[in-house]
Amino acid sequence: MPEGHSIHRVARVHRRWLVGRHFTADSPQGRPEVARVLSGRTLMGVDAHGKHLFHVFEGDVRLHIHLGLFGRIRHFRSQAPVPSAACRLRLTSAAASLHLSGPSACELLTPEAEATLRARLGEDPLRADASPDRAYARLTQGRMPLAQALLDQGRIAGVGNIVRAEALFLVGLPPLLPACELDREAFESLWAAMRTLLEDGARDGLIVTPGAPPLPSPGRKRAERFCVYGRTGLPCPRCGAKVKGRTLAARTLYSCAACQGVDRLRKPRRAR
DNA sequence: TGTGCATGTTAAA
DNA sequence: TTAACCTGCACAA
Repeated sequence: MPEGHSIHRVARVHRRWLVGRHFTADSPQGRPEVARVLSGRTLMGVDAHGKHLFHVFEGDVRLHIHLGLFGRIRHFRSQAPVPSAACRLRLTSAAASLHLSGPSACELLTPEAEATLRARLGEDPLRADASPDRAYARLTQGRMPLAQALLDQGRIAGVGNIVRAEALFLVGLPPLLPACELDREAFESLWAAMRTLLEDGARDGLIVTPGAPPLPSPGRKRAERFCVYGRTGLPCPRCGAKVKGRTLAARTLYSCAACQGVDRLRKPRRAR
């Protein structure tokens, strides 16, 4: 679920189906105090910023959710199933309900705490108020590899491992380029690629990269929706060279060395 | 049935 | 830089 497109999709669905409803809340696993406060309140609005979700209930009670790596959030318009044992928060109304499990954050925030949190987040390509100027300024600070800077949520918010790999591939940028060496023109292409991937993903519910290899079989596995992500050792759909997967700052980075230029900052120590 | 891995973040060393 | 945490899935056996 958890790159920015999924979060914005959830926000849109909740705006349409859950806002304006009066909920009772419970927490089969773990957050009785959150449920107690939310119970009996009407949902007034939902906002998404990067990978963070903010639900505003009457009385300016604000719920912050971050799905982390494993979180799931589901909604039901008719009868909901029995919540799983791991269900952290359940919101129930007459006509719709929500089940949340496995989130890394499910907490109530004061408006001040929410503002502090949001101030730490960078520009979100899916938000109408996103400023490419600010995004460029933040992204290109320092000599950190571009691929690593893209995952820094304080620079650009909502981009995850899939979008960074696919966007860098689509634009043909070397992932290890020092961030400060990214010129404005290349940034514009990269920003547009990320925004398109995220917007299409939010609309369709999943990311499918344009140019991804056609499905060999009807079952669509993840690696078949992408050009390089999760495709270590498979042929690059553009040039046929083998896609490379390696670890950068504890995350797997996928790229095609032939299509994405020379990796200029390769560390001398581990040659693989 | 069991194992490893994953779209993420944080705290500790 | 590393481990830890949370859950579900693909794949091996």
